[in-house]
This record gives sequence, structure tokens and C-alpha cells, in this order.
Amino acid sequence: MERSYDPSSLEKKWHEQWQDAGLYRTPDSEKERENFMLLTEFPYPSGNLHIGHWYAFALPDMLARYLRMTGRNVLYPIGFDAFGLPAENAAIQRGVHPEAWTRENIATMTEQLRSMGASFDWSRAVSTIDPAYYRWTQWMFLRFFEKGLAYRARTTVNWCPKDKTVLANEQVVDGACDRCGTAVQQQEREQWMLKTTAYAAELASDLQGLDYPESTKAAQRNWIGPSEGAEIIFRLNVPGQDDGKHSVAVFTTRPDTLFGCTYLAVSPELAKKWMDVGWEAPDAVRAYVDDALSRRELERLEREKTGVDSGVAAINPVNGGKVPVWVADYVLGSYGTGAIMAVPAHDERDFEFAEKFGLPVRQVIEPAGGDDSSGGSVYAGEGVLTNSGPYDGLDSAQARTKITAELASKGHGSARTTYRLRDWILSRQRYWGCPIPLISCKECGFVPVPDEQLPVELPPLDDFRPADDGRSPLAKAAGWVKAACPKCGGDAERETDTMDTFVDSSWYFLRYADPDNGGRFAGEDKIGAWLPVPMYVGGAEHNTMHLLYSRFWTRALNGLGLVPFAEPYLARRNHGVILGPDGQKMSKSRGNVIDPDEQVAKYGADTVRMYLAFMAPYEQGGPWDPKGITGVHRFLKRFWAFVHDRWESADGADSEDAAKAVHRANRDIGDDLANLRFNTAVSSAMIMLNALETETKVSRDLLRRMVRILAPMAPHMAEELWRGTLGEHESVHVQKWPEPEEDILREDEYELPVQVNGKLRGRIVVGRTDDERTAVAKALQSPDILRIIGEQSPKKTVFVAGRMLNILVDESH
RNA sequence: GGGCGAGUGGUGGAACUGGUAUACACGGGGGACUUAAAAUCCCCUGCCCGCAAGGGCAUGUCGGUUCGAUUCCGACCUCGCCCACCA
Repeated sequence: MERSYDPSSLEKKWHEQWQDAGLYRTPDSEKERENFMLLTEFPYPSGNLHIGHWYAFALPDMLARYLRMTGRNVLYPIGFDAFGLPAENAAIQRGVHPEAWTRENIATMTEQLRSMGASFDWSRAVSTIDPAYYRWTQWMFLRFFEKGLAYRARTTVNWCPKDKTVLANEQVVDGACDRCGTAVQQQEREQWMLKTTAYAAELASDLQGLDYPESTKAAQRNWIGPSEGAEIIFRLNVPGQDDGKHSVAVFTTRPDTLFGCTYLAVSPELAKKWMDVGWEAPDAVRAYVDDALSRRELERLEREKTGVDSGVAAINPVNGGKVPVWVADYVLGSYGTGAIMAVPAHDERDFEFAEKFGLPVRQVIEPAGGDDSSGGSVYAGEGVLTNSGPYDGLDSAQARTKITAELASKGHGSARTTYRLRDWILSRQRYWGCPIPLISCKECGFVPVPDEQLPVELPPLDDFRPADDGRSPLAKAAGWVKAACPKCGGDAERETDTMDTFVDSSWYFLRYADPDNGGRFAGEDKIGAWLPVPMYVGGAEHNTMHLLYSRFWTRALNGLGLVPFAEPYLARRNHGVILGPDGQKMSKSRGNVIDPDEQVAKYGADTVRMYLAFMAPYEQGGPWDPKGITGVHRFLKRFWAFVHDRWESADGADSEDAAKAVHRANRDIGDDLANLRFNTAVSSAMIMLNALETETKVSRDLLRRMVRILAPMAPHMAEELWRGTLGEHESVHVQKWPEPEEDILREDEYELPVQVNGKLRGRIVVGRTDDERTAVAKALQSPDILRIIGEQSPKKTVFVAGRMLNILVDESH
């Protein structure tokens, strides 16, 4: 008796069944099965699962299931990246404790994630807010601290003068506090930093060996931004001080233009440093620096170039020429040395500045061949040196080498590669993050909390706003802050900053290998069994920061001998974004949000999974089409009905076409899933069913095969058919992926398209092993072809076995 | 300004390594079933000419290589994403 397809009851039934049976619990090793951790980016527990989560998890789940069926011991882990600002906002707005809010969200989302029917191993679920997890975050931090990779430095933070609070970057909207609208200022403070730049060169060069999309590699390279050039030292004449007593280093990629330098420009940040060490700067300079430093970087970028003459003069080391030193905020304090040699003739920015302030422009490069010089008065390209004394006539590349070498020999500079990458500012003045396990002692400085006292747990607190002095809310937990110095035993204070949440996600994949280990972040044997990650699937928005931080973190651990590999992820694939039906990003305010729970209620999880797979290439994504999903739903209903109908009536035999249709789908779906081509995998299944529905002879063997190859895509329906209709006892998800049989797929005869002069003119039936001569002979008997070529005999023929035959004749008139 | 990528029917898209362009699906048209609707099923559906057979045109534009180009090369146009006063 045929039952109608009722996804809601059968899906629920199997979720419970799978869970009770521990179907997706993954052992650390299995006989004759290769371990494979298929990693996806663990979610932030916002409290509600959206369609993007389905895209991120349900589709890789198809790959996980396929890999399992083809003999791998697949770990498909899940967890929660659960520290972060929204929990604090909820606490402040609604009076819920951040932890309570977060834990509740985790509970809700766990249920929603289960409804997806993904093959997560929940027994290994990791949550970054568990002290048992962040204990190891702290432990790793201390190892970095001991090695000098974690250090303290002054940097600026966003400061709201009205709320008297430090703001995270995402709390600054158009330069204003997102709560009160007050203009945000910059404030300097001491922060903990991680020395990511120590690994900049390796992080850039080692990309080569990784199986990442080209765009991801480019994003990484771009972010690290290696730039080759030279550091050049200029002696300074500072009024009121001995000439040449001080000096400044500048970074340039164009030492060949050194003779064209007509002034130096230093960043306000560097000028401030000079003042701090005793420079008696003119009032105008002080005013300018104060003003520039109070502005946000974005604002500095947007306005017209400004600056002020510092009164200091610099000596060009290559010719002894004297040039003025200006302070200008178009120079970045955080890049290179914070100072530049300005060459207005060959740099747009310097030219703009020079023009505004009447500074000289001195041309020292002539475009090679003399052809160019089109456009404005600034030639920024390479060429031949002029007005450059002994270097005249050299080309830019030669001059760079020579000038740099001669400067180096006199101690006036050196070749240098500079990176755009900055050190990682780790400190956050926040409650809901991982505490930094250090104690500040007046006598001993910053002292690590002893390992055996880890984790340093977050103290209970009622008010989660940052303290009025801009310190973290933790500063308000007086009892917690007070501590004895682990070194001298004297009165001391705990560090009150917490860590950036990117820390938590920098090593979570390691914990999946050994989530319950109480003695180490993960046992060495477990790490050896599971890591590095062979495949990491995630959103393109994490191609820069998360990926880079995580790569850095792993490299740092590797440097300490704590993990036996430098790169955490051997392969990476990105997925696209699902947009609303209007083609816009989904948002409540636009009213274009597709709620996955509603879709599941209407069509079932299998339909939602398969529609997401079908709608577009995975790396691309695109708009959700409310009509489009019906096509997939119809397919599943037809598949269901087909298997039911045919199971009872099936006798032993298949028609040849039926067997071909199934084995072809068998092969194609396998290839497609293995390569994350989910859209064509679904299409292959549809083609199979379309072909079968008109076939009368379909055997039970063939039906079994059909159900198994559908299992990765529609796990619930496949299980119900397999164990219900087909009467099997073991889950379909522990079955072997069937091998498509070559004998069945091989065609003894096939239709060969025949072209005449490159135009398709007919088809002939040829044997699989027919050679060119046979094919041509057959073609020349075909009326379709004869009609075109008439009496002519072929001038030339091109034959591609299995593909086509092209017959070339003289064009008739 | 730099980097990466994409332009194929009314729509989402398919096409292996240069070899039958438009698979699969949505939408549309027609029909069956039904009192009706939903659901389901069948047929048609790139454009132009033609009753038909058939022919011509078409993968952003223009060129090139080739027996043959959506695919490779060059120039251009358009769009998207990421980065950006990085010296």
C-alpha cells in the first residue's frame, strides 16, 4: 500500500533514532578507514538559525555522508563560537546575564541544528565559553607570552566621551557611538598585542602549497601585503639641539627616486613620540598633532591633505641636501616607520601635498623610451634616472639596488621588506570574552597566572558596561581583581581586559580532535589522528581575518612544538550567500527573510537541503526563489512514489535503459558530491528519475542502488525508504556507496554528430570501437550529409572518437 | 587606485581536457482529471523565416588562433566582491 510522503513525522522519527543509536558518534580510529575531519565554521549562538546556517552546514553534510559511504571515518564536528558583544548588549538592554542569554541560545540552536538532520557528532561539540575550553585558550596565551609573542603596547581605541566607554569597531557607526550618537574620539591606551608580524613572511610564502581558492590566497596575500624596498636614514637638524644628533628612518619602495626627495613627512603619531622624548615642537605643530590624533583614521583619509612644517630639517644621505620635515596626517603611523621621504615628482599623494604647500618638485625619473608622460605631471612609473648625480642613466631597478647597497655600506639604510599586516590587538575592554590570565604586580610587572590555577574564570557581575575610566567591566569586580602576585606574593591586580573573540576561533578545530581532554588542549595522539584539517568549508567573509589569525595561531603553536604542523587547513572551499527573493541581503527591516523552520514545516528538511543544493553553484549562492523550491519538492514526492510503486511489483530484471540511468546517476552524483558540485548532483538525480519513470522493468537491486545514492542528499527519505519500504535493518547511512558498473555504462553503439565544414548536419550511429575511416564511410552514406556535400569527396576529415566527426569540403556556391 | 571573479533563454543555471550550446528546474502556453480549487499527470516553450521539410542567427562587444571557441589569446564594455593615502 503506498503511503503518502509526510516529511515532518518521518524526519522527526529518524532524528531520534539516529541520536539514540549514536549513528554519527565518530571513533578516533576505525579499521581500514581513513580519518577525515570535514570542518565548517562553527556558528555564533545568535539565538536563531537562519537560512545561511543551513547553507553552511546542510550542504557540506552531503559531502560528509558521501565520504563516509566511500570508506572514510568522517568527523563532522559542530560547536559554538559563543563569546562576543551581542550577549553583553542583551544583558544591558534586557537585564539577562550574558552567560544565561548565550546558554539559552545555544540550547535553542542545538535543537534547530538537529532538525537539519546533519550528521554532526554532538558528543564532540565544543563551546568557547566553557571554562574547560578557554582554560586552554589562556594556557596557549601564556605560552605566547613567555616566548615574547604577546606584548604590551600603546594603541588607540574608540572612545565615546558621553557614555565614557570604549567602543568596539562595530559599535562605531559613521564615526558616532551607535547608542548615543556622540562623535567618537580616539584615545590611547596600553593594550595586549600578539606579534603576528613575526610570521608575516611565512604566512605569505607558504600559501603556495595550500589547496585554497585563488581568491582566498589573494585575499591573504593582500592582507599580509609584503612590499619590498629600503629603509633610509636621514640625519636631522632640530632647532635648539646639536645638528645631526637625531635621525629618522623612512621606508620607501622607490629608493631610485631619492634625489627627487624635496621634503620628509612624518605621521602625527611619530611626531607625538618625538615630543614625548623631549622635542620642543612649535605650538602650531602641537596643535596640529593633537587635532590629528583625536580624529578617527577614516576621517583622516577622507579629508584633503593637511600638514604643518615642523621646523626640523633633514639631510639627504645621498647628496647632503637639506629638506624640510613636515608633519602630515596622510602618513600612517602604523605602516613602515611612520615617516616617508616625499617625492612629489613621482608620487601622486606627495605631489598633491607639495602643490598645496608650495614645496618644490624635482623630476628624477624619465619614462623609458620617452614615449609616455601622458596624463598629469606625476610620473609614478619606472624609467631612467636623471638629476641623480652618479646614478644618471641607470634604470629604476638597477638604481634601486645600487643606491640601497651604497646607503647600506655607509650605515645610512638597508634593504627591507615591509608588511601591511599589523600586530594583532588582542585586548578588549569587554566582559564577555576570555580573561587574560595575567596578574599585574608593582614589583614584578605582569606575571602569568600559574598553569595549575587556570582557567581564570569570569567573575559574577551585575553591570556589564565598561568602567567609567574605559577599563573593562571586569574592573568592577573588586574582589576578583585583587590577587596575590604569584611571584612575590605581594598585593597585585588581575588584568581586566579580555581577549578578542577571534582568539577563540583560532584553535577550535584542535579541540574537536579531543574535546574532553583535561590535561592538554588535545592529546598528541588525537592531533596526529585528525589533523591538520583536510577540508575547511566556510564563508568568503572569513577569508582574511579568521583564516589569517588561525593560521598565525597554529604557526605559533608549531613554533613552540605543541602541534606538528604549521598550516591548520590543507584545503579550503568557500560558499556563497543566500539572498532574499528580492535579490537583497536578508534582513528583518526589508521583510525578505526566509525562515528555514517555516520552510521545513512546509516541505521538510530534505527538500530544503536539496533546494539549497540545487539553486546555484555552492560557491556562488544567490536569491531564494519561493517557487523554485517546489521543483525539488515535486522530485522528492515522485521519488518516494516511484520506489513504493515499483518495490512491490519488481521482478528480477532491469531494462538496459533503466540500468544505465541509475548507474550513470550513481557515477555522476558521486563525482559531483566529492567536488562540492551539489547543484549538478541534484540535477543528476532528477535526470535519473525522469528516465526511469517511463521504464517498465526496474529490479529491486536497482531500487536499492537508487535509494543509497540519494542518501547523502535526502538522508531522511532515503532512510525511511531503506529501512521501511525496502525492509533493511541497518541504516542506509552506514552502507557502502555503490560502485557504478562500467559494463552497464559502456555503450556499444552511439550517435555521432557529423559536421560539414564545422556545421552540424546530421548524426550517424557508429560502433564504440569504430575508427575514423569507418565513421567517414558511414557518414558518406547518410542522406543528411550527402544532401549537403553532393558529389564532392572530403578534402579533410577530423574525427574525435565518441565526440564528433567533421568533414571538410570546398564551399559550394 | 590595487586584487579576485562574473556576463549563456523570460528566470536560476548546465556544458568533462577546445568537440552535439541551452541539461536540470522555475516561469509561461495548451490539455487531462475535478462541481471547483489545490495536488497530480501529459504535450509545447532560445530568436527569426517557413504550412512543412528545412534553413539562418545566437553564450556582453570587437578582433585573433583553430577543421571547430561559452571554453584559449588581445582590446573594450558592464556588473559583483574584497582591499585601499600601505609610500
